[in-house]
Amino acid sequence: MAKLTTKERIVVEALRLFNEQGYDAVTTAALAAHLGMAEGNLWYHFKTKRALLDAIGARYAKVIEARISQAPGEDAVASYALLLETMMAEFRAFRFLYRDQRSYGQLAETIERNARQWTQRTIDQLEHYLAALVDAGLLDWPRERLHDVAINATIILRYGLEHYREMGDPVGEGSGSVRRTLLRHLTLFEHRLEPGAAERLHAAIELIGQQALAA
Amino acid sequence: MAKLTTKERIVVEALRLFNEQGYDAVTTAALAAHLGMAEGNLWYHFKTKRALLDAIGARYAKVIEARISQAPGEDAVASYALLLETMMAEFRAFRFLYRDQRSYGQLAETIERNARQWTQRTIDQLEHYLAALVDAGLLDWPRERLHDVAINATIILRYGLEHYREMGDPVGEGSGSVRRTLLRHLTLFEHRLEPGAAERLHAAIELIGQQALAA
DNA sequence: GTCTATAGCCCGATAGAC
DNA sequence: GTCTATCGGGCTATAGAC
Repeated sequence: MAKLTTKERIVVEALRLFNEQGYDAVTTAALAAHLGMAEGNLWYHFKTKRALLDAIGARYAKVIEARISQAPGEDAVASYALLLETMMAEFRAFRFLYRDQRSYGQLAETIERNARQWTQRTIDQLEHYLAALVDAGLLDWPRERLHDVAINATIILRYGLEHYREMGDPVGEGSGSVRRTLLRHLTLFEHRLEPGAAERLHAAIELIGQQALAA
Repeated sequence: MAKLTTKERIVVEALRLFNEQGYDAVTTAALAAHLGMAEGNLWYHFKTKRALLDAIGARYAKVIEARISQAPGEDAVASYALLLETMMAEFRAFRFLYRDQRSYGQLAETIERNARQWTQRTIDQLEHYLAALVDAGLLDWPRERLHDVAINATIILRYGLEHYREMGDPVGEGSGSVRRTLLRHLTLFEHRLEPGAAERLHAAIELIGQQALAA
């Protein structure tokens, strides 16, 4: 782990706490306590709580843009697995942004401005990756219904974690909600997947699930 | 509309505001102002904000139990359409309970205790209704994959409203997010639905969507 | 049952010493 | 850059008059 500036440490810890406890629930006092610094020092680095939110928003924009610009490579299955891993890591790392939108309201300009196009491009990207599976002869699916699967998969991937948390699978350590969410989205088209490809995707999901547990 | 006691009026208005603005964002002062009464009067009827939450939770439990105990009737299509209508009304009427769980945390005992079994029974119910369509020869779907569709449909029905709100479709007046969510869940199995049944479901969805707009 | 007045708390944020 | 001390304000909740 590289050394972080105090400013970066604040952003990282704030993101962690927001994800864990919710944006409202994390007071600046609690944040300062967790960082082992005085509250006043927080205000030196970020003049408002909103400025902190903006910094997280900027981080998120960078991460999501990097992911969205990716295209499937030669190995359609490996590409798809990598996309899944990247998306889940992203959804987890910035969970509170999706979850607590009501709380921070219109405070996060970057996010509010871009949320729609990000989701749309995520759907298009997923469709693109699924099309690669079809083109490789690994997925037997009519082109005209590929877009629908991509939308449904996006919804399940994004909200699966919430669903499984509610179902009594705490998202923290010891949880298998990432794995369960990935398996869930697979049920959308698994029955028309070439057996070898299905097996590889299952193996990849187990790996991603374990990584998520370790993190 | 029947006459409501003050206590009931408070619950109804609180539910409305919580759904609209979020649990945290609605202060007791704002709630009192909306009701045209003094804040102190609120505390006469509900000693804490949590007691108000419990009252809403009790209402929710009643509504959800009534829905879950329903079984499909003779007309499998009409039964399914009615279930969709009931579920969407319920999800909309108690939106904040799903959405703001972080905010009210473990305050709502009833809900926390029952959330898991409610979701499970909702999935089972949906599967039961889908099975009725299969039994009537209107849906061509293998039994062993019916459970998966039921789970996926439940996730989409529940989180679809959030998804479409984020996509720029405000859930308030003028919105078609209920209609869009219902159509979305239909893409899971529509291609194997008998054409006449598909047509009837589409017609029903348009009707439900319009009701939601009017409400 | 409903009102007014206010207590007590914790929040985000500021000022200024070091 | 980091600290201490403190402010104004909004929150839930209480007390007591009517």
